Formats: sequence, C-alpha cells, structure tokens
Amino acid sequence: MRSTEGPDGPGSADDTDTADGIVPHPTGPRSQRVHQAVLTATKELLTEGGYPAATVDAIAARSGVSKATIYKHWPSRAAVAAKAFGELMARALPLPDTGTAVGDLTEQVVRVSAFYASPLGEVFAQLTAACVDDPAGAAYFREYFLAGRRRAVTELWQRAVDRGEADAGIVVDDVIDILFGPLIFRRLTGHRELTDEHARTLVATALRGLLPDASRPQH
Amino acid sequence: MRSTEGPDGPGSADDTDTADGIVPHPTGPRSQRVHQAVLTATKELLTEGGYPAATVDAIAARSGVSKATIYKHWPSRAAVAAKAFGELMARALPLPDTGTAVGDLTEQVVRVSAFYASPLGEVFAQLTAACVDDPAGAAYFREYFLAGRRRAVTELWQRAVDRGEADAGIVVDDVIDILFGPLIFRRLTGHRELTDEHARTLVATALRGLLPDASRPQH
Amino acid sequence: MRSTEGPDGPGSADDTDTADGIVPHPTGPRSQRVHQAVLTATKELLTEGGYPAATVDAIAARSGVSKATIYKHWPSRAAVAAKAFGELMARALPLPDTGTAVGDLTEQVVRVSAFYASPLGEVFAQLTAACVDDPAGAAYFREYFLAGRRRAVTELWQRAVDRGEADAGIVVDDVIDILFGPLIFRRLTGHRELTDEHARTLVATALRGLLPDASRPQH
Amino acid sequence: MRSTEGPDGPGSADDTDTADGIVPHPTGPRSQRVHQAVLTATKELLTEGGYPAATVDAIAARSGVSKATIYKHWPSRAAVAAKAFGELMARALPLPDTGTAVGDLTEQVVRVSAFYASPLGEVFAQLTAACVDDPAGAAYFREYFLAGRRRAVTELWQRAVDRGEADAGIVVDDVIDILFGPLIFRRLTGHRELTDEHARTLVATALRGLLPDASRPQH
DNA sequence: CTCTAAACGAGACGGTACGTCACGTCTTCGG
DNA sequence: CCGAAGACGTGACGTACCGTCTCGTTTAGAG
Repeated sequence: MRSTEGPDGPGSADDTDTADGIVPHPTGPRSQRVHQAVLTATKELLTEGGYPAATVDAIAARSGVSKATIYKHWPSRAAVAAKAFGELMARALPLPDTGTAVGDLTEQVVRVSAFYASPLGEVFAQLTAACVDDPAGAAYFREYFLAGRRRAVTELWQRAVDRGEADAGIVVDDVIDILFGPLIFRRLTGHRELTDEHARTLVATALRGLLPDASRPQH
Repeated sequence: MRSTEGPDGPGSADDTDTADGIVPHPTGPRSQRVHQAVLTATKELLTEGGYPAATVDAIAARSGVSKATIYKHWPSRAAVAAKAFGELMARALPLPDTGTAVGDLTEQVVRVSAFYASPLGEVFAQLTAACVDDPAGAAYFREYFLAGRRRAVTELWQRAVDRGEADAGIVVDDVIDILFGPLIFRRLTGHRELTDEHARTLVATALRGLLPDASRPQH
Repeated sequence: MRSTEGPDGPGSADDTDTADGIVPHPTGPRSQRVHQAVLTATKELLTEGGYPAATVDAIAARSGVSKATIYKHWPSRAAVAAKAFGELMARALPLPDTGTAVGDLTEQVVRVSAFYASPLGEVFAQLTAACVDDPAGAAYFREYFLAGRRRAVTELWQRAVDRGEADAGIVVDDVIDILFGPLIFRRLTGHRELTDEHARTLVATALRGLLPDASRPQH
Repeated sequence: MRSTEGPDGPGSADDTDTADGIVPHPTGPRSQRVHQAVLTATKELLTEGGYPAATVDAIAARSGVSKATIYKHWPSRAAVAAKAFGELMARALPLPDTGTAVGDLTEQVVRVSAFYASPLGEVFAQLTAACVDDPAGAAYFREYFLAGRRRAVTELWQRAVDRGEADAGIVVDDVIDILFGPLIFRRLTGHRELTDEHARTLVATALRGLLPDASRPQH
C-alpha cells in the first residue's frame, strides 16, 4: 500500500480524503526533493506539449529523477500528471466574489469554461481521458481536480445559501454536475465550441433549475 | 482524402454530415463484405473486453480482414470502434413515448444513464476518451453517437414544442448538453454513481431550468 | 515455434542440427536485410566493446532494426550475439594441415588458445557465461560455436585415423573435451595464463592419452 | 583497498594467497556476526533458487544485514556468493583414499562430476559465469573454489608421486586443467551430459597422458 | 473469356513508450 | 561509530500496439 503511494497521494491531505484507501508515509528530505522535481518537470512538459509529451521517460530525464523512483512515488503516469496539473489549475481559477450567488456561480462557470477552452483545457481533456483506463490515476485525478472544484463550488453555494439566494436542500454534487458536466462534455467530445457566451447560456439555464423562483435568472 | 475514408464514413449518409469533409467512395461487393466483417468482429471484441480488447490486430484476426484493408476503410482504430459501438448502442435506446415532454425526456435520460452504468457504458467511456487524442476517430464518434443522440432529443424536444410544453426558442444543443453532460461527466470521472435516482434528480433540476414555468417539474 | 526463431536459427543449416527443435521459416527479402543488418551491427559492437556493449538497444540503434523485430528473429540477446560471434570466429580459425595428426591437432589447439587469449577471447568467455542462464541463447551458442569446433576437430581426427595415427575407437566428443576443456577452463576462470607454451604442454599431455603408443608425443 | 575487502577475503588465509592484493582488516565481534549471517542466508538462497535468487536485496532481507554493510565486507554480489558456495561445496567433496593414485584421482574426478551434475552444479556454473564479468568476484571465486580444488589435487598428486606412480616433473596445475577442464566445459555449455561413465572415460584418457607408462590405465 | 487493375490477406517492420528489475551508492538516524 | 533501513540513479530488459509497407493472390468488370 504505502510502498506504491507517494508522500502525499490522493486523500492524504485532509477531510477531502476520497476514501480510496491511499495513505501517505512519512516523508524524508530526499523524497521531498524528488517529489518536487518530478512535479515541476511534469508541469513544464504538460504546458509545453500536453499530456502526450509528459512521458515518464521525459519526466525522468528532465527532473533528474529515475523512472524507477517515479514509480515508487506514483502508481502511474496519469497519477503524476494529475497531481502536477492539479497544481497548475489551482492557480488559474481563484474564487470569484461578485456579491450575488448568481453572479459568483456564473462567473465561476465562465472562468472554468475559458480555462477549458485554453491550451491547458486540452491537457485537461487528455488527462480526463487517460484516467478512464487507469483506476490508479483516476484516484489522483479525483483528488486533485474534482475535489478542488468541489471545494470551490461548495464555498460559493454556501454563500448563496447564507444569503438566502439558494435552496439549502440541494446537494452540492448535483450543482457541480449540472454546472460543469455540460462544459466537460463539450470539451471532451469537441462537438461544440466553448465560448463565454455558451457558458453564460448554460449557466443561466442551469441556475433557473437550481435556484428558487425568486433568485432565478430569466431566459 | 477519400482514400483514407471508408464507404460510409461520418457524414456520408445524408443531412447529418458534420462537415468534417469526409466523403465515401463507390463501394463494391468486396468492400461490403469486408466492412461488415470488421464491424461484427469489433462489436464482439468491444462487448467481450471493452475498447482495450478491440486491438486492430485482434479485429484483423477475428474478422479475417487484414490490417492494411482496415486502414483503407477507416482512419484509425477509434473510428472503427466508434462505428461499431454506434451500431451496438442504437438498438439499446429506442425513443420513449410517455405522452408528455417531461415524461419523454426524463425517461430518455434515465435510459441513457442506465446504459452508461451498464458494462457497455464502460466501453462508451473508453471510446470517448480514445477520441480525445484522435481527431479522425472523433469525427466518427460525433457522427455515430452524438448525431444519434441529437436526433433523438431533437425529436423529443420537437414533440414538447408541438404540445406547447416547451419553449421553441431554446437551442436543442443546449438541451442535450444540460441533460447528458452531467451523466457523461460522472461516467468518465467515476466520481459518483450513476443510478436511476440520480438521473431523475438531475433531469428534474435541468428541466426546471429548460421548461417554461407552467411545464416545469417541482423540486 | 517458428515465430520465435529466425530464418536460420540453430540447427537449420544441415546435419549438425543439435536437436534443439529449432526450425527456420521461409525467408523473404525483408527478413534477409534485417537479419544481416542485425548481425553486422552486433559483430561491430562485440568487437568494439565486448558482450556488455552488445545491448539490444545498441544493436537496434546501430542496425536500424527495431527491438521488436530483433526479438522476432532471435529468442534473446545471447542468441543474436552467439550467431554474430560465430561468424566472427569462423574466419579466425582455419583448419591447419601440417601433414601429421599430432601436428594438426596441436596447431589447432594452439590457435584456439591464441584466439582465447586475444581480445575476442574475452568476448567468447562473456558469451559462454551469458548462455549459462539463457537456455535459448545456449542453443545458438552450441550451434554456432561448438558445432563449428566439432566439425573442425572431427575433420582433423578423421585425417589422423585415416593416416593410422589415431585410434578409430575414440569418440570425437571426448577428444574435443580433453583438448579444449582445459583452455576454456583457464579462459573463464582466469586462474592461469593462456600462452602458446601452456597450450603446447596441454595438448602434448592430452595426446599422450588419446593416441596409441606409437603416435604419442613424449613428455 | 582494504575498505572494500572483508575480514577474510581471498588470499587472506595463508600461502594460497593468489596475489590478487586482497587483504583482510581486523575483525571485531560485530563483524563476525554480520559475516556469518550473510553467508548463511546466501547459502540458503543459493540452495533454494540458485544464483539468480541470491540477490543482494534478498540476502540483506534474509540475513538482517543491510546492503551497505554487505558491501563493506565484500566487493560484489559474486564475491559473497563465491565465499558462501565455497563453504557449501567443501563439505560435499572429501578427499578419497583408495590406495592408488589412479584410483584416488579417478574417484575425485567422478565425485566432482557428480557434484557438477547435481542441482548445486547448476549454481556452480552460474557462479563461474557471473565471475567472468566481475574481476572482484573472480578473485573470491578463485580463492574459494579453485584453491580448494588445487589443494585437494595437490594432495592426491603428491601421494601418487610418493608412491612412485606419478611423474614428479608434471606441474600440478596442468593436472588440474586436464582433469577438470573437460567437466567444466561440459557443465557450462551443456553440450553433453555429465555422467559417471563419461567422467571415467575422461579421466582414464587424461591419466594415460599424465602418468608414466607403467602406471597408465589402458583404453 | 480473357486481361488488367484494384482489392485484399498476410504479416514484417519501425517506432514509441511502457512498467520492471537488480545493481551498487548514498543518506538518515538509532543504539 | 557502526549498522539497519531503504531511497536513489542507472541502464537494460522484454512487451505491446500502433500505423505503414511490401508481397503475392484473388477477383471484378471491361473489352
């Protein structure tokens, strides 16, 4: 168990532990150096050439960390990439604060949409795809993306509830699925463009369904 | 161009041509045999072992069609699989007719959800993932899945509009994204279960946003 | 069977088939090119850096033949090296013809001893060692070395018998073992030097045991 | 130099120092425990799974001695194995005493042949092979095997000389090479079986060459 | 009923990356 | 200060599947 998981694998951080049974082990200074070097190299490679460029060999070469060691820290290539990309993405999407629930959620969806439409959005899609056939990587993916998204939306939704704009009875996970599912669907299948306008339309419609009548945006 | 596309590649059929510039070439009897043999073999392999099992070598071996010939008919492995799986899926999802727009759309979403949750749903996810890095395959994917889904929803939505239950001003593509995006999101990331109950909750919320006040389901 | 053996694996050549069950398959022009390229590259690498240098990766790189293809032609690295080195060695050791059995056999042993003492002798030792843990390679080794040696000694021994110098009742394999075993023993273990003088002493003693009294060399 | 050699490396014991420049360092009680634990573990591993099983990691794990410590006592894996196997072999081959030189030497060769043919013979071959590319290990190999063999044969040969059966002018090393070289040759290359009968034939022929006419066995 | 041009089966091939193994070194910390 | 524990770099391994290619062999359909 611990031998196949890195010092801060999915779920190690805190309450967001996704119950994948992944537990960290005590980290020495050596491990930290390795850990950071790998993630830094991976971020660079992902940025430069997307997921296909983030070969384990390439990561090893650039980071100066051997393949064998990489595989001691992470269960698969997808896991490394998920962790690295998670760190990349976190910075790109700060929480908005427009003063209203509708405004905040709309803004957040638009930002995420824009992110998906950017070059890094391509990487996101590749990573999502890679995790479909890699359960180990998927655990990391869930921890480093979805958990992050979830925390953000939970925060915003809670604000809305506190302000009386939203119905406290709605499960946050449903909010997430309805707000972001459509974006991800488009991004992955490429069947339609991801523009801000599209995003605003989607979020407006979704919020009409999610919010109580008084708070709902109109068509 | 045409030399890399099969006799009935995406867009070859009719008005659903997705403008990917894919055009078929005249088909002889030989081609038809080959075509069918490949698809049949691929369907079997997909059913038995999912996308990973549908290796081009495996398809060639089982169908008796050589790899070179397969690549004369389809641009990539993903394309073959998309076409084959499209045929598999079509049968599994007939149009519902409950008498109401809300009922029809709900039923359709629930059926699709159940399909995604079934073993074939796994294949669907794999296929979606495979097309992320394969533009050629993606064209087939869009033609053989999304187009099919789109036609079905368009039909249902039109019924709703005709019955005065739905607002004719809403773009069908948005309906599709909002109804199915969340399902696909869950299926691909595996972050939550796909149960009928979840599906009903999602569709109810989505329809509250999509339908005019008079037709909307309540929380 | 055939799929793992190259066009002229051990035993394919003729009557010397060592009964390892290795059978060649019909060779196309592609295979021939590959085959030759690999052997040429391997010979160069063996000559330059010995067996350790004849990495499969290195062979692939230098020959322009991919690793996968190499493994389609030979069962292991040792097998490739054995075949290649066999060709190298064959040229280095022509049959002597001094006019007498004692002279011919002595000369042959001295030449082999000198070969073992040369840089290529090091490669020979490495190859022998490599085959200890590689049954597949060992089959090639036996075919391409021992068979070659055996043919040579058989020829010389037969001459001796024909001239009435040697006893027809002695099994050639015993002759080989007694004449060359000591040399190989020394070369492998490095416990003593391999000089011409040592070789002559050994062969003289051995022949005293092998030949009838009349033909025997004296101490 | 000494830092890489154990407390009783090759040549440390006595006059049989093979001039490889290997010198022991003073041994404390800790070292002794470590030393013995390692050798015991190695013997077990060699017996159970041959040389391939006697991984340094495996030895460390089983003996409770760390890898770093092992490398303080021996220069390489092969060296540890050589020392350990030397102790295993010593017990298996006591000196014969049949009353005649011919009898003793024959018996000794037959016993060694039987040993080579046994499971431990496989290990012997692997060890010999391993030392080809490991000069440091080779030094140990020579000390713990060849020296042992040499002492035994020297003893037997001396008896023969004392009894007037053997010629005092023959170098013992030549005797060794001629008697055992053929066996080792067969064992390593696997080109022929190692049976008692073969061994007797070989030794008879060899002795015909080695012994004065009066003592020689006949064909 | 040929005869030619295309379609085809078979499968070799180069390429790229995978994940694994064991060696021997080096670091950390406990007794 | 020695030694246990074990992380680490290194270098090679053998495998998998992709998509391309070359070879002969069918097989149509035109003349």
